[in-house]
Amino acid sequence: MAADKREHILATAEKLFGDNGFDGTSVRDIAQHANVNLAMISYYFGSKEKMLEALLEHRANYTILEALNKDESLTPWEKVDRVVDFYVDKIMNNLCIHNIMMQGSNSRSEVIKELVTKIKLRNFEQIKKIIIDGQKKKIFRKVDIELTVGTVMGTISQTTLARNFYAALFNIEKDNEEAYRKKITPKLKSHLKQLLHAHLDINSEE
Amino acid sequence: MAADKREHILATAEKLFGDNGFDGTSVRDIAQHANVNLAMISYYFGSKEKMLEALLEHRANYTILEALNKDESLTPWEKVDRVVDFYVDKIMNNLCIHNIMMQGSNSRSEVIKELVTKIKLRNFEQIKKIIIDGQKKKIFRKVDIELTVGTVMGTISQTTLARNFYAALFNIEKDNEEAYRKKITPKLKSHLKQLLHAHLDINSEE
Amino acid sequence: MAADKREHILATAEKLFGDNGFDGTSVRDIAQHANVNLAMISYYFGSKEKMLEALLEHRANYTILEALNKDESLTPWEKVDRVVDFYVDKIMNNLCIHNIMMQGSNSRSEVIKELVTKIKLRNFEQIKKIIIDGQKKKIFRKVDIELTVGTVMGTISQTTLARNFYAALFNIEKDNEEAYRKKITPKLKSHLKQLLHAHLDINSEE
Amino acid sequence: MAADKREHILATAEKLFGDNGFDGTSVRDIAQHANVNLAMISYYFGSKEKMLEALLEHRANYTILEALNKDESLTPWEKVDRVVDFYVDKIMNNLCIHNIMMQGSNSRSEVIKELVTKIKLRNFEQIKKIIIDGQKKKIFRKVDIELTVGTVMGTISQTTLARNFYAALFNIEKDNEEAYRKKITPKLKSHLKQLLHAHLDINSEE
DNA sequence: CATGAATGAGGGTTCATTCAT
DNA sequence: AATGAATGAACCCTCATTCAT
Repeated sequence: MAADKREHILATAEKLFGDNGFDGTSVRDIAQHANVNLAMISYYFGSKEKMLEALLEHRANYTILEALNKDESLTPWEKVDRVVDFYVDKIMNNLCIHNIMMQGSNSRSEVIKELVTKIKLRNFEQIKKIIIDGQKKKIFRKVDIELTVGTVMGTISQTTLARNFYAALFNIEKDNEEAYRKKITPKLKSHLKQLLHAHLDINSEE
Repeated sequence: MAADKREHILATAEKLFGDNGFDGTSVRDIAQHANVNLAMISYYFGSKEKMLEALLEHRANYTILEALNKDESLTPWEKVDRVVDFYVDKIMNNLCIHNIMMQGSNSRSEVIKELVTKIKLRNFEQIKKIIIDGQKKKIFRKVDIELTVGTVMGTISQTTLARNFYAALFNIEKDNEEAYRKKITPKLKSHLKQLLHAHLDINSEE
Repeated sequence: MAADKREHILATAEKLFGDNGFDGTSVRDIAQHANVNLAMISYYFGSKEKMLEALLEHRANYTILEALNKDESLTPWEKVDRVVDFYVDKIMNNLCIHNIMMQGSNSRSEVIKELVTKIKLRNFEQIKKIIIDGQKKKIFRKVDIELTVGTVMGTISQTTLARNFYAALFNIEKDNEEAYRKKITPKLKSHLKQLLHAHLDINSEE
Repeated sequence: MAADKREHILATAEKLFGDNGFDGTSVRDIAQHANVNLAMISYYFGSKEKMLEALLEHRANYTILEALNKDESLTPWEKVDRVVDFYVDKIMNNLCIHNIMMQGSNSRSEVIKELVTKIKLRNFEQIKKIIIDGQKKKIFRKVDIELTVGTVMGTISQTTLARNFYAALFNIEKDNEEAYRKKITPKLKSHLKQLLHAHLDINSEE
């Protein structure tokens, strides 16, 4: 089916863009890896850049965060933990698109830059709500919300952007993605939770 | 002088690589911006990639950290604060090379990847020493050292990689690097210090 | 109806070929402007070149000239004037196909070249007859018939091929086809008639 | 030498553009026929279109006309005859560039269109002067100067644009450029002179 | 009849690099 | 030391056409 093929191309592009960067990936690479005629990329997406846009919009569907926020049965602490779990899982299972978004900020295309910024802003707003809610309930203390979110995202990013570094640090064989994920995911979750608890807990002494 | 010209080319390349990425920058771009004959780049550096290597080695001279560690008059807390100040200043005044290093992890060149990993490891070791020292002195509690360093680096990275995002968040006009730096630097320093204190303080309740 | 659609495609192709040339017009352009599925062009005409052939044959139906020649009630001068009127009107109301025929002589396709030559020859024969008839009747003097016809066709062609030039000369706003036609048509007719009279009149002194 | 090579490329392009049209000629064709590396075209001219511009400007050096006009020892009739000789020789020895200019009016590039128009206007002005001078001296009668020039140019154009047609007419073997030139040139000159004399002579009866 | 999908060939251009001078 | 010229490979994209449905 046509939609399947489109999907397949996008998935292939995601992997390659994630590994080699946008400029480092040629349309020929994508066509070859996807076992698809070169002209199909233009046919389906119009251009290489339009394909990246499609990719970003396609993968940026983080509606779960919004659902999480609406769940009033959860305490702010539970929400924080779930956000950590969600993001870590999301990114660790989706290293590529995350890499792409990081690189995307450096794209020469204004369209891409704005798209990435838009996606980030949307996600940020959801986390911000959680923290503000916790502050209103006198559970979280006053912190720099923007940079706190930056800390969460940045810490996770490090493990994907500097993957080689961490693989070396933890003695994981290079290019074994599965092993890396298994080793890092629990460490990352527990580190972030511990970090955020210490950081946000209103009872923590400064 | 020849050395000056080499330097000038490297500085130009740094800016362009930082802004547009390695693949997004052509040797012609560099030659033109540096007002230098195209063939000079190959002449001086051998190849585009060799130039990136030269750039990384040239800029990665973080000997200050080692000096910091040897200063026994400072308490671990003071050292942590100084590391934060040092890194934030370093990166904020050197956005380009930092961007390049982040991208470098995704380079298709194994040489570059290893070089970047090596630089990161060297820096990491210094910070690790500080934390272990604090733990030995019963001032810092037990934390995941690797990821704690990742948090510091990642948080700072966020502000450079996702610069557009934070510029939008803080209402800073795009492309005004100076304004961005002035606004972010103090916020970043204080956020990281507060974060690390809560995270590392052995008296903090868990 | 199918015939209507074929006609519609041909009309669209005529306009585009006339404006942008054969090579400068893509089948996609035609399909899009004609609001017709891309594959229909091949379906109806077999190929792009076959479509041009169809176009030429379809538009080259200059039977009127033959009728004119058979009308024995007209003097050679009247016939000349009518030929001028006929051709000027024909070409001025049909700039596109005329452009196409001019370009067609430069086509890489032998089929097209021969088709264009054939059409031109057929028209030429009719005019030749008129001139010879006038000469036989001692009304026209001896002239180079081939080049005299070339002068008529060439003069008219100039006003379509070098339209921009003449528009500039006569202060007609570019792209206003209607204004151009209105301005040029009467000037062209009267110029050609005057020219031919002086040229052909046996009483004219050399 | 570099200038020679540039010249050689231009000459090759002129032939191919003249034969197959601008769109009908690929940069690869030119490179191959000129025995030159493909990238040289961009290297020397920047782009295919820029090359056409260079070609037009390079060939449009009709300064002789201006010299002719300044020669006060010639009568208007002599000037007219010389213009005819000049143009016929010029075009017959330079079929390609003339074809190109004709096609250029239909170019999709505004730059090219304007360049062609500019060249034509410059040439037109010179001929116009001759005719007006003859009219002032009561030698030429009142005619439509613009279209008279159009007649001269158009008649000559016909013999190049409709070359196949005239070759068929005069029984000249196709693709024998030399034979065509030899046959047509004198006929064309004498036809045009006769035509213009009859057209312009103030003593000619209307 | 009609169409969306697909294809291989070729389009113009730019790349990093090297060579002769 | 320095450079203009040159190169072959690769870039993204569009072409006219065909095919299965």
